[in-house]
Amino acid sequence: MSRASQPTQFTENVYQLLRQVPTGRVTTYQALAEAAGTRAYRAVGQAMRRNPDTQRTPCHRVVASDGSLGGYAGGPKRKIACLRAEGVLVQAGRIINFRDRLYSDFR
DNA sequence: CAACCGGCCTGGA
DNA sequence: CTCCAGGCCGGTT
Repeated sequence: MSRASQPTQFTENVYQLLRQVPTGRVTTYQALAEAAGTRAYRAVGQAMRRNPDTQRTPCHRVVASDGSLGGYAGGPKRKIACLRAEGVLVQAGRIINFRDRLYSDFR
């Protein structure tokens, strides 16, 4: 059993930003990265995967910049179910009304 | 230092 | 417009 590595500052920062995303909304890896002050959108994905508490950090609300689902540790099906439970509909692997659901007004 | 990522962008078919 | 392939940045391990 590998023990959970301590989250770095960057990771914590991303988590905090993600928690600002209200239910029923989604954000993108890039938006989080830029809000964190960097362009490491891939690092964001890594942080999401390493996310210790999926309930606290709604990593399922993070999608790709083009409205596609992106990845998910539990599988895409899981992600869709989570989003759907929050009122975000997904069809053909893409967020419906993505642009309207997108939240990137981080502060 | 090298490899790994839950991505993004661009170009071509 | 959609789909595929390659190249790329930045952070973590």
